[in-house]
Amino acid sequence: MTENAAAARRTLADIRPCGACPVRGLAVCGVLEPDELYALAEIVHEAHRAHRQSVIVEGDEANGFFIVTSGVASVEKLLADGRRQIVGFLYPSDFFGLAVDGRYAYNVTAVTNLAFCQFERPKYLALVDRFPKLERRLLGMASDELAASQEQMLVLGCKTAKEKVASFLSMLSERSYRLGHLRSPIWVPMTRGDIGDYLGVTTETTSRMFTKLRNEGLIAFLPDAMIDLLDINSLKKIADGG
Amino acid sequence: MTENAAAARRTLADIRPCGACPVRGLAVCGVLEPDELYALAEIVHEAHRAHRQSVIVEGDEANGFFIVTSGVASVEKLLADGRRQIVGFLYPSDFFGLAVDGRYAYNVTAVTNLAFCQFERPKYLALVDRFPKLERRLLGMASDELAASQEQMLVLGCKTAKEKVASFLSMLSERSYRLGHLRSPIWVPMTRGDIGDYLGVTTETTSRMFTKLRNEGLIAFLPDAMIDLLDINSLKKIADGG
DNA sequence: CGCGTGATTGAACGATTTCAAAAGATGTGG
DNA sequence: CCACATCTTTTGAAATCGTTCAATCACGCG
Repeated sequence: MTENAAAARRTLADIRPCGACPVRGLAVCGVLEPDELYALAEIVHEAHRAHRQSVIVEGDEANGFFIVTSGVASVEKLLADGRRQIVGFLYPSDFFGLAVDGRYAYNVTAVTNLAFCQFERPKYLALVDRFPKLERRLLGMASDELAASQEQMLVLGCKTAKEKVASFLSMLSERSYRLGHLRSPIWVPMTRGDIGDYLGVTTETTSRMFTKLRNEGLIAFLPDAMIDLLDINSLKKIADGG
Repeated sequence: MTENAAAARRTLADIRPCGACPVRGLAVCGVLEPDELYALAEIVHEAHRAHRQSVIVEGDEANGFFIVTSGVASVEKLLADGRRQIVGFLYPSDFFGLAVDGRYAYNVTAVTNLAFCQFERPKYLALVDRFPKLERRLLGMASDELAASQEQMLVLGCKTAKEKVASFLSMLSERSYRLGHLRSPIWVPMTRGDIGDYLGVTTETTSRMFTKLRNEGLIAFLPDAMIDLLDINSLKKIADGG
């Protein structure tokens, strides 16, 4: 057992870059054993984008599959006149690249400096054939993603501006916890405009609601885009409409 | 060839109830060959619900997997004070029953008289193990579902009331076409309240927008909840904001 | 026929948007 | 390291779209 563990550790260190990946356990890749991880590491490329740069453009042929390793990105859909809906924010371990009819139906843009892994679609599909548990994990993650989308529809369709912002902060808090950090403070690197486009309100309304929550003593602004959630229970109560 | 075809037809007729299922080709089941369909038919139950009856309740243990065979159902999420968001309407061939942490995160309610197939989860999972292509198809359908959810977020977050109703009608038109019917007229059996809860507006606003579209000569109301789309291109133009 | 449910229409109200301006951050180059 | 330019946030006041409240209408069914 001790010997095996030591062997596994030595092996992992040899598998570059996946063996040392900080989000491996949380991402799709987490289902693979060290001896299977080699196959994945062989077909992966690492890539980076600076603040505001584009990763995926709507309508592009879908020949990649991606996993965020550091930073935050936004997934957005646009109307012809420029109106924008952000349908999700991607954090480390989140995947993107699902396509409909072979094309992407959304843009992905770096919110902060961003690092991610990229798999070429044909090679990735070959790997999925070889390791069926990859496909099962992918279905599980798509299913979770679908549940999150439905929750966000509830936010967009039913909630007031204040409830929307409280929901947003609660959601980021839970996500922070799932990624192994504290529930507070949380890192909120996106602009008021980004948050507004996610919640279906304007920049100004978002700002006003943040101010209101601060004046009520529920949150405090810290340096480096961190926000302290001073009363998470009250925030969740507001988010749930009562 | 003629002999084989005849044999296949005889075989299908023997597989009850799946062999004669009107939506088999469109649903998950469509990936199975006739000789594989036996295994599915063995574990399926048919069930029915009347108008307004409940099929799934949020929080219930998820021990079923379902496919609509006739009628329409709504998938809805509720807030404590009764506010309701309909996150989707289910038509024949649509599946439902995906769960998070073993529990359903939504209610499913019959909008019209409803018929559906039900699979017990353990038996269904065993079948997925036996036929991996079932899992691949399921991932494809979940992926499509996710894309539809994101499209709906764009509707909820960005569009005006009139654009929302035009989007709704265009969507039903395309769905009608995909199910093998005409793009117009379409069957709209849900109430104004249901449609409003789907689009994030009130009953009254929904009604007003229908009236406006009728006065503009874009739609006409027919008997039996049918709506004639008199100018689909204009409707889509309005839906897309221009 | 009379009741109940859903649809429609009108009028007043209000939450959020829009428009505008100022204050605060951030980064660049001299 | 400061001064300038740019971007973001905040705050105020007016306008608006959709809601709310209320009344009437239409349809199906016992």
